[in-house]
Amino acid sequence: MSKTLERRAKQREALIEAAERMVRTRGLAGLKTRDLAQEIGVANGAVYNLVADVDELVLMVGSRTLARLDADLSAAESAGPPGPEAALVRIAIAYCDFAAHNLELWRALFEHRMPADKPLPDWAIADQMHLFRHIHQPLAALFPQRSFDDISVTARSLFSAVHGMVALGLEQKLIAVPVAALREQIATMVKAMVTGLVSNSSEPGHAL
Amino acid sequence: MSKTLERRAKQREALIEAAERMVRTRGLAGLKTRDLAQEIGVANGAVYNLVADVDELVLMVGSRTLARLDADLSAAESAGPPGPEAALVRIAIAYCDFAAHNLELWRALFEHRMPADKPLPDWAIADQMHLFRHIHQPLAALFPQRSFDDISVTARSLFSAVHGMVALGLEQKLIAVPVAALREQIATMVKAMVTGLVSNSSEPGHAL
DNA sequence: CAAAATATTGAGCGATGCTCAAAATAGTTC
DNA sequence: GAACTATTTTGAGCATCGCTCAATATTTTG
Repeated sequence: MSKTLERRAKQREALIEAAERMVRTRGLAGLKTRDLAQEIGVANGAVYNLVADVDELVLMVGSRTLARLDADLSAAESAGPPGPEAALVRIAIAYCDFAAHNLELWRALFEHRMPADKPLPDWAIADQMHLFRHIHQPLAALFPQRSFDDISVTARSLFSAVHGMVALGLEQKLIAVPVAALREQIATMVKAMVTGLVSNSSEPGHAL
Repeated sequence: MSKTLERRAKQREALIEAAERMVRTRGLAGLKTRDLAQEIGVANGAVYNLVADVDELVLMVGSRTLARLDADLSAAESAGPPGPEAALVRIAIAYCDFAAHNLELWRALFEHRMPADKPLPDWAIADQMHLFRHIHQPLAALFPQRSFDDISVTARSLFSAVHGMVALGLEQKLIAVPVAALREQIATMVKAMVTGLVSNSSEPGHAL
């Protein structure tokens, strides 16, 4: 009983790593089960002994990508002068850099769509949610009077806005902004959003 | 010679409309050439007499979608109190509403990817660029001293940020924000960005 | 109304994700 | 360790996809 399980665990790991390499080099659309099987030295059908289907495999690759992204964001959080605004700018730029350096893996996170009848498993959702804490923390420092849920909403908005800039900025080579320019624009916009949010929340009509 | 061309023109139109309906109801992934052929009463292979390939067809559907979006944004631009900030907020919310009401067609604009060796045709790029004028105009009113290209960069950033909020906001039903809440968040963030951009550009270190 | 030119057809090709009876391997019992 | 059972791996095969192209049907021409 141990021999089989051991081999399967190794094959499973090899499969995920092969899938990660394949997405990295050929994009999500270049991920083919037959190539994966050959790469890890196994029959075509054996892929489905290791994984339920390609969706699950993509989700596993995505989970690894999110973990590496999380590490980068954590590093950015504390690497630099203190203060919530500077931290938010660093985090946003770290997100941009991660996307640029892991383009296809990062794209796969958003290109992949589950079939309508098969919802995202809970652990995949949790993986995503976990990232928001990086933004939540500095925002809480900026707006100590706001509720947790209120800050969560703003965190989501801020992340989405930066994500949009990165996504469209790296989209097509023809219109694409050079990464250096994109970083500057992101810094400008994050600062603007923070400034604007602070000044709006201290205007008349808002509680102190 | 006229009989053939006439029929082909009608078939072409029918094909594009059938494709649009199919994307709207089943999403981009649900667009199948065999179903299209049956829908317009034509042989499977005949689709390729009317259109080079599916990519071209998707681009044509996209062009129509962009045209309708353009109309909505134009309407939003002038429908309301004057002033560049209010106009920008209206435009952003109109973008959100369009995406919500044309979800699959709007998604198709961004989900679709050309094969690496076949770049976007020029007319498709022009279609996209044309939309930025809606944002460019109010921004130019807000920053009369800035250059055209400078404003173009900010317009792109602003659009990307709002796009990100809409894209992630409408993403998954589980985490999805109700559209009404999304509209409010977008309004808040656009106001914040405008406020922040204005106050940043009038800070020391910037030319007057 | 033939003959030539052109347009339409649909069987078929190569890929793809996934399945499942059969073959190979591991585990168990004496 | 041989015989038998249980499990695992295999790869041919299925359904589906975008797309092609010889064969057929249609239109235009002389």
